[in-house]
Order: sequence, then structure tokens, then C-alpha cells
Amino acid sequence: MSTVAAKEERLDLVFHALSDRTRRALMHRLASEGTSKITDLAEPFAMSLPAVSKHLRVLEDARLVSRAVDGRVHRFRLVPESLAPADVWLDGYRSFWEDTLEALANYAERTPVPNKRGKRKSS
Amino acid sequence: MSTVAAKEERLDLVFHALSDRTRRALMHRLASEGTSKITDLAEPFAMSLPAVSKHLRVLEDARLVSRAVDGRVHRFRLVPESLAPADVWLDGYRSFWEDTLEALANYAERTPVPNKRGKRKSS
DNA sequence: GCAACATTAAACCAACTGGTTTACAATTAT
DNA sequence: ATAATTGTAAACCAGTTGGTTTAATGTTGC
Repeated sequence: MSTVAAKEERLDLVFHALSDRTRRALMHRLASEGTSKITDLAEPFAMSLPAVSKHLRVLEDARLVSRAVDGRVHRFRLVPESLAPADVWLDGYRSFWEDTLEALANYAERTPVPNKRGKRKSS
Repeated sequence: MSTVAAKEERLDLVFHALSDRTRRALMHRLASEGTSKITDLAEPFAMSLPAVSKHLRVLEDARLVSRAVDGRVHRFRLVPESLAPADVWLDGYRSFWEDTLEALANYAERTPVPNKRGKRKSS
């Protein structure tokens, strides 16, 4: 197990799950509120319950959330460590874009443009 | 500009672009080989040129690559800093899953399993 | 037992995806 | 001028997505 193809499959699932703002919002709610049942999760969204149920299924398939069925209520919790593969993938490019931003910052320093947003790096 | 909705839109585009292994492979090639024309990029893939062309368009829409037309050849280069929004989003959850992994690592420390990878945190 | 509740299933829909093939337009080389 | 090269456009296709509405299923409370 843990073949290259399987890892690519995981990345497909995770990135796809993250590509919808409703699903990202669901994750956000689970992160801040902990375990929640689906009716509560669905409440703030302007869409039907089955729609939210489907979104949760997509997140579950990507293992980004897990489900605990307790009687008639399904409780979801975040499984944030499932984001690790995506993070590791991005890691491979982080040096790349930090170099670019660094270059950009250096350029900005030498250039007298006033509306420079102070998005400072620690280094 | 830079509204919440616009940022969500960017995340939608970036995560969607990353959710396909062919597109990730294209990014990988651009990262290792620098600027490349589309015929060269398409060569190792078992699909038609128009298919690769479409994938590059998706990456371009997400601003993950940029295109420079020079005569009849289109040269692509990576725009890795466009990964930053996705990285920032993941950042909001990193502490979460690192806590989990830390707990897992602590557990592993008390458990005689040898193959623990030394991914240390600075803190 | 029965009504209310929590959730999924099923059927449907329009739009999008990832791929194809064939045609076209533009540029370059001979 | 003509042929080869580079790439997109267009038309098409099967499958998926994100949503709906209307059942149906299982649980819980009275």
C-alpha cells in the first residue's frame, strides 16, 4: 500500500474537497465549534439539507471529516491531519514562491511607491 | 477589491486546478524544467495535445502558470506565489493537525516502533 | 402506537469536466 | 509559394458536480 497512485488519489480527493467554498466553510465551522450534527451545520447555509449532506459526504470521502452515528443524529468532527498530504505537496513549492516574494519585497524596498501593503515576512 | 468573495473565488480556482494529477504533474515539470513550450510539456502524457492545452488553461485561469506567446510557440512558466492563498488557508489548520500528529508522535515514543521520521517543529 | 425529528435515497436538472477528433489559423522553414 | 509546425477552436461525448424536490428510513418522545 501507499503507492504513488494511491497518494495521487488522496491528493485528488483532498484538493477537490477543498475546491468548494461551502465545504471550506463547513470545515471552518467544525474547526471552531468542534463536533456538530448535520442539522446545526446546515442551518446558516442557504441551501437544502440534502445538499449539505452531500458536501459532508465529499469531505468524508477525502477523510477531512469523520462521522459518528449516534441514534438518529450524525455527529461530524474535523480530521485536520488529512490536510497533511496537501500541505506536504505545497511544501515542495514553498521555497519557490518565498523566493519570488522575497525578490518582490526587495524590489519594493528600492522603489518609492507609497501604497505598499505591509505584508512583512519575519526574516 | 480583494473582497472576501474574491478570495474565496481564488481559492476555488486554485484548489480546483490542483485537484487533477495531470495538472499537478505539469506544475512539477515546470518547476524542475523552468519555462517550457506546450508540445514539450505534453510529450510524456498519454493524451492528446488539446487535452494538455486545456489543462494549461485551467492552471492559467488559477494564475498558477503564465503564458508568453512568442511567434507560434507558447512558453509557460510557473507562478508559484499563486499557491500562497492555498497555503495560507491550510495554515489556519496546521496547528490543529500538528497537535494531532504530535500526540501521535508522543504515543509512538512510548511504543517500540523504529521507523519514526524526524519531522521536527522549531517551537 | 404514533407523531415528530434527523438524515439519507432517489429522481431529476443544468452546468461543468476531462477527454476525443477534426478543422482552422498563424508562424516558420525550405 | 508551399509545406511543416505550433497551437487553439469547435463539436461532440460520457461522466461528474452541485443543486433541487419528494419520498423513504430509522429514532426518539409521548
